[in-house]
Amino acid sequence: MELSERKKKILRAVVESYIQTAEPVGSKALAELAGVKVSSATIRNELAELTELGYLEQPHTSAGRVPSPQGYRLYVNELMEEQRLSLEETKQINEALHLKMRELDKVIDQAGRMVSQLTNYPAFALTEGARRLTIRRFDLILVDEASFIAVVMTDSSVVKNKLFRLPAQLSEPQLQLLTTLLNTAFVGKTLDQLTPELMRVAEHAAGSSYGLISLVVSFAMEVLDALESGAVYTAGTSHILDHPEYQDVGKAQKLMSYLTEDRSLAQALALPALEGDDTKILIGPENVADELKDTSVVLASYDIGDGMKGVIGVVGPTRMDYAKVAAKLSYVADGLSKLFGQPELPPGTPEKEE
Amino acid sequence: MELSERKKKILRAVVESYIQTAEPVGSKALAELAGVKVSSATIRNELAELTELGYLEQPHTSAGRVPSPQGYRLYVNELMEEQRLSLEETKQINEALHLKMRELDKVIDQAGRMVSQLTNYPAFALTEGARRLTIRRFDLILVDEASFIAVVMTDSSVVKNKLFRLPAQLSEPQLQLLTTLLNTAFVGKTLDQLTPELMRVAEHAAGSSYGLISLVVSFAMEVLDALESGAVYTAGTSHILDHPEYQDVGKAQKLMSYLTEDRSLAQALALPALEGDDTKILIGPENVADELKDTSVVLASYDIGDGMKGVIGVVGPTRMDYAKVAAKLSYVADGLSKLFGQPELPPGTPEKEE
DNA sequence: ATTAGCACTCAGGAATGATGAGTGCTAAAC
DNA sequence: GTTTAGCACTCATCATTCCTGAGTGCTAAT
Repeated sequence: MELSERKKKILRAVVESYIQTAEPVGSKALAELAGVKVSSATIRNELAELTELGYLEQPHTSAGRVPSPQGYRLYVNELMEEQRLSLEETKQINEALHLKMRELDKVIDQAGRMVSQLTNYPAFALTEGARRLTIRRFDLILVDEASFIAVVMTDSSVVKNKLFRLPAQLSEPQLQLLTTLLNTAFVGKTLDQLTPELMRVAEHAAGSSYGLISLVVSFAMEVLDALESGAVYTAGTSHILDHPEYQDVGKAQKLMSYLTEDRSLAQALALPALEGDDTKILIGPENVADELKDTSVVLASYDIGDGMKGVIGVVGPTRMDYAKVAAKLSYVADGLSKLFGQPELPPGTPEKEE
Repeated sequence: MELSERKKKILRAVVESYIQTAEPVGSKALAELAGVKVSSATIRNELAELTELGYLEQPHTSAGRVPSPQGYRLYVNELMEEQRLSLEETKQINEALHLKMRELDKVIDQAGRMVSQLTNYPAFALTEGARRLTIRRFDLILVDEASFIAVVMTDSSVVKNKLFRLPAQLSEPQLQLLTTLLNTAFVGKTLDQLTPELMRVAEHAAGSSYGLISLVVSFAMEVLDALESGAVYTAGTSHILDHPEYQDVGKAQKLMSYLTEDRSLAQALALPALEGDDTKILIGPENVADELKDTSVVLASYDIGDGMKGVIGVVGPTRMDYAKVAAKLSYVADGLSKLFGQPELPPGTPEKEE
């Protein structure tokens, strides 16, 4: 059954007032708030029906009304107006995104922090490494006679490095040899193709080199593994305490440790976002994770390139400013997609003067 | 005036009981707890004197006693027994330290998390980049015809990389040229020696290369700057809520946002640790920062090599298990120092089998 | 269909009182 | 002189009670 126009107006007023004040909304207040010229008594009748229909709830008999998850859902789907970001806000976001160094994981992490700061809710960001990755290239750089740095680049253009210190001398030509060896034997292999046998063979070809091949390849494997299993970053968990629904320390603590510690689950929660649309809103019980049954999650996905995706999201009480959060989040997600997809240069212009 | 042996015993018992239970300690309980065979009345007299002397405090007339900051100080300086870590604990720490990839900042961050988890207090870790750094070497790696990765290594052997995408084609020889150019012109220069003029000159020598020199050098400058100004990592802030002194959400929130947001101050607080000994304990009002006036901080410093130091620390209520925390913290700090100072290999043995 | 009016409900805060842990002091005991 | 038993006193904490006011649902009039 479709709700009457008036009921919608009232529902919307309830949601928006409650989002702002966190106080149950009464009929009298609504008579003024909602753009409806009727008395509080009429509103009461309407409220009673909306409650009947499951869109509103009453904390106790003599209190005002509060939106139910179903009410929020309707609000989000039909009643909510798309929020436009102010020019200043977009500017701020853009700057923050471009300022940061472009190391994949740093950017993601930073984006999470930014979103949290922007919305005043805890935020998380993660990359889903759905794909099977391979190493595209090895480089070994001599640091001094007893140490070198291995730089590996994956076919997703992520670069990682590690410093190795040796108990013995090493020369530039030796390192060259190792490099070519690594590049011929291990490039283009997926994680499970990097077998111990393969390593033994290469080790043999390298001759007396202290098992360096294995060391570097192990490092490469760690890198692949880390990337394929993705990463989760959370930021701004302390914002939980900003909201009156978490004045109860016990509750706050539960949610907080779920967000900071339970990384595997934090990941699981974001899966819904990877299928389907850009932004997704999960309200209270719509969440799979028990710990989130009375919180809402707003998610936006972004492209990393190479068909890989990531998710950035915000967690908060069901009484969340969905319009604002969704707008900001999807703006940031878009920004991320662009950042990963576009060329660096406005050429010729030095980026920064300092 | 030196305290009598009995007073010391009593003070110690008060501190340790209060650390455990967070409840004011009464004379009766102490009569049993402290290894002193006197009645509660005698204890009461002693307590009164200890209070007089400023080592204890009384929350209100009919409550037991609680250690004052001065009391904790005495406890830490004279009464506390050095805690030995169990074999299991040391093993756990060692493993965790060695497991992680050896990228400087990752290790530090991880160490912070570890400490927090180990102690159940929020922890932070930071590196102090006191020194003026220079770039030791540039490498440019071609990714595809329109992008390359710049790898810069500082003289402190930190390696950072960044992907550059170009609006135009680029060839391997061009890149080679750029690389040598970069390495001859900019290696060994400190941040303020990397002047715009220098960049212009090099740019000119490079010919038509879209201002690539500037781009890469700007990146290098960012890296130097970031390293010199150090970095702060905080972890486990949610542990604040574990402790009854922060049942008051307002308090918890203040401390938490101080720890997570106020990075400059978090850095300032750690300066004391860089001078002097290995471990340092700051109790309540001994802290400079206002926000920490009723918390304690335990700090340990570690060597990164090249004369550079870092600090790792733990924040908690003054009622903190100083003995345990100090032991764990300094063990981790030592581990870090070793990690940075020692060669990688037990050679020949592949580290991991997976 | 709307509204005024009224009785009713119930959370939240203030006021009150009982409880008990713990103290300080005094006077006796060692 | 030190220790201890005893006792009056203090004060946070908790439970109880009472009051107030916001907000409701229902009825009857418009």
